Order: sequence, then structure tokens, then C-alpha cells
Amino acid sequence: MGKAAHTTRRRILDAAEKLFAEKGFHGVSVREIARAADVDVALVNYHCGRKNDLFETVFLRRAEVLNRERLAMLNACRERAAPDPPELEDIIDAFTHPLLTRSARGGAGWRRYFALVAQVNNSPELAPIGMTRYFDPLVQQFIAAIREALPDARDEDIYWSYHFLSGALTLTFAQTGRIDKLSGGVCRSSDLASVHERLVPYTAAGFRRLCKPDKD
Amino acid sequence: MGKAAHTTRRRILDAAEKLFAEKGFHGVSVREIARAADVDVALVNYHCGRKNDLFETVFLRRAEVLNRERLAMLNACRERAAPDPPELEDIIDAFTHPLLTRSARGGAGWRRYFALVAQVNNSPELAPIGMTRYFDPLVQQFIAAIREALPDARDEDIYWSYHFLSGALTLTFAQTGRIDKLSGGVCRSSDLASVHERLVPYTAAGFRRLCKPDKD
DNA sequence: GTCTATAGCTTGATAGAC
DNA sequence: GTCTATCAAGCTATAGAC
Repeated sequence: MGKAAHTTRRRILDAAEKLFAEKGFHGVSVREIARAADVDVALVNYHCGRKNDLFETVFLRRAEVLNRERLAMLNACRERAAPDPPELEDIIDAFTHPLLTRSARGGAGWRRYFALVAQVNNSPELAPIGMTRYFDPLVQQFIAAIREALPDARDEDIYWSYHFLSGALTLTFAQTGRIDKLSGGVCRSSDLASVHERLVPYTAAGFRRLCKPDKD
Repeated sequence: MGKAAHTTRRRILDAAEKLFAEKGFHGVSVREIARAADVDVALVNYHCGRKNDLFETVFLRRAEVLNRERLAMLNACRERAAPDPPELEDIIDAFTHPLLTRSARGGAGWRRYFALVAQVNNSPELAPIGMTRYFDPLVQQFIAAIREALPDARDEDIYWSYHFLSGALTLTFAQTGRIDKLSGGVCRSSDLASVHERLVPYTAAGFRRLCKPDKD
């Protein structure tokens, strides 16, 4: 694979990422992607296979990078706390920090990628493939860490708490601008620093309330 | 409009609701909807206009019912507490209870409708139309009630807290089955009673933690 | 209200020349 | 690796018969 091929392929993946994030898998045609990448239609097939493969490649490309970063952060906070289990807040931070930082400062490609993840997470058609396959193995490791941090919690409460965190996090990534209008400009979808500052205490408080041992 | 027309139109709307919820706006063709409704393609246009109009009709149909119910519950809990402001937990319950009850016990149509809302809420293409237009006027009334319940909170914290609640709630409605696999069967996407029991305390704890007056 | 027929496009995918 | 050309299929939307 020569250098030209490599950048052509990249241009296709970048264009696909952008358009899939904006309009969803079915909302975009291969021709539209080719046009946005300034590349001939036939080259999309040549470099990235069929539309389905293209989508999976786009989805997987950055998932691997992210999962490595998040796992490294989890292990770091485990070591810092050892031999005690890590604090819940630190675990949640290890889970969300790499994402919010990339979305805020990683450039437009990353921002769009997260908007795509948000749609996939809420799609009955795509979530069972995309999220379960590419993210849940990592999530299991975080669940295990939370179990250590909250030793009296029941599994059901931990899983549901994670579920709520996942929903809050991915809606943030969707960057729909809804909160901008709702708040009359007080909050901005793009202000991920404000989100990060709030999401960790918000969800940690939720976890603790649900997982209190004296609950029932 | 005769009786036959009325039920034909209903069959079309029901079929559209189901398919839009499963595969999104672009993932479904008008022909597919006609086939599912057991109706001629031309009748879809005759009764429901173009595809865009059909989508908006489906989206609006149940939004109106829901918003009436939620507003009635909010006013009821306001009156119960008067002259004091209502409790935060009661406000959140008024916001979520009608939805979770309809989704759990309203039948398949309602369940599918909520899955559709989940996708719209996370779509940069559709959220600015669907959510902002049809739901945010009601949300403003809930925000106002929360402002009274937490008089020392800053607006930013209230809006972001609402945003997290919205994400957690709509991901629940998406019914993707992701949590079923993740939890190895301990939790089920369809078990909305378990969600309702947990979502109110979880999000209320988050609100309170973020909106503490001694925060900064 | 319902159906047949069709106009006029766009779609995903590839075969074959260079 | 790239582009031209093309296919068969599907699409939205409507006109017109009944």
C-alpha cells in the first residue's frame, strides 16, 4: 500500500465519519462520502469495501485508541490507591476523562466520532453490534473496579448506575445543541470542560445513593 | 373522513412508528411502511403526506398526550406541597413517571414510540426539530419548578443536571438490549419498573450534589 | 378511498480500460 | 490505484382510472 493509497483511504474514512455522525448510517450514501472526500466513487469500494465494512472500520478506528487510554488510566488509579481499592470518583474519571478530553481538544475528527457513538448507543439496530462488541469488554473492567470500591453494592444497582452514566455521557457527545436553546445560551453543547467538571460528581452521587448498603 | 380511512391512517402511523423506531428515519422506505401496514404505497401519501410529514405526525401524536399528563402531575405535586415548593424527588417523578409507566404498560406502540424519541434526542439532525419544538416548552416548566425547589442553585448547574437526566432517561427508552448482555442477564432493558425505582433517587442525588450552595 | 402505472432519480456495487 | 461506464434495484411522489 503506497503513500497515496494511505492518504486516500484516510480521506474516505474521515469523510465517512463526518457524514455518518451527522446523518446516521442510512442517511448517507457512498457517493456522498466519495464526493466529500473528493475521491471517485469506485475508490470507496476499492479501499474500504462495502458500506457496512466502511462503517465498522470508522467505528473501530478510534475505539481502540480510546480503550487503551481508559484502561491505562484505570490501572494508574488502581496503583495509586493500592492496596486499597480506588475511589469511586477516580474510577468514573478514568472512564470519562479520556473521552471528554479528546472530544474537547482532539480536533473535529474526534468530536464527530463521539457524536457517532452517541447515535449508535441509542440505536436498537446498531448498539448490539457497535457498543457490545467494541466497548463492553472494557466496561466490564470498570464494573469490576466499582464493585471493589462499593463492596456492599448489589450488582443490579451497579449495572443500572452504569447505564445512567452511559446515557448522560453519550447524550453529551451527541452535540445536538438542544441544551443551548433550552438554557437560552447559559450552557453550550460544545463546552465539554463544564460537562466534565459536573458529570463526575453528578454520577458518583447517583451511584452512592443507589448503592447504599442500607437501602432495602 | 370515513371510518375506513381513519383506521387505514392509523395502521400507517403505527407501522411507521415501529419501523422508524427500529431503523431511524433514513433506514426505512415509504414502501416498507406500506407493506408493514398492509396498505398500498399510494395511500401513504394520500393519508399522511410526504415522508417528512409522516415522521412529524408520528412524533407529535404521542408527545401531546405525554406532555399533558406530565404537566398535570407537576401541578398536582405543586398543589400538594403549597405554599412550600415541591420536593425535588417529586418533581423528577412527575417528569419521568408518565413516560416509564406508558412505556412499561401502555403497549407495544408506546414502547416503540419511546425508542424513537431516544434516537431523535441523540441525533444532531433531528433533535433540534423534534425535541426542541415538541418537548422543551414543557421542560421549561419543570426547570422553573426545580429552581424553586433548589433556590440556591445556579442555572448552569440546573440545566446540566437536567441534561444528564435526559440522557439517562432516553437511553433507557432506546431498549437496545445492551445492558442485558453487559450484565449477563442480571438487568433487562425491558424492566422499566427497576429503572423507575432507581432513576429518581440517582438523578436527584446528582442534582443535589451539583447544586449545593457551598460548591464554589 | 383505493389501486395501477409510471416518471424520474438515486442507490450500492462492480467490470474493465488505463 | 484510479477512473469511466454501467447494471439492476430501489427510491419518492404523483397522475389518472375506478
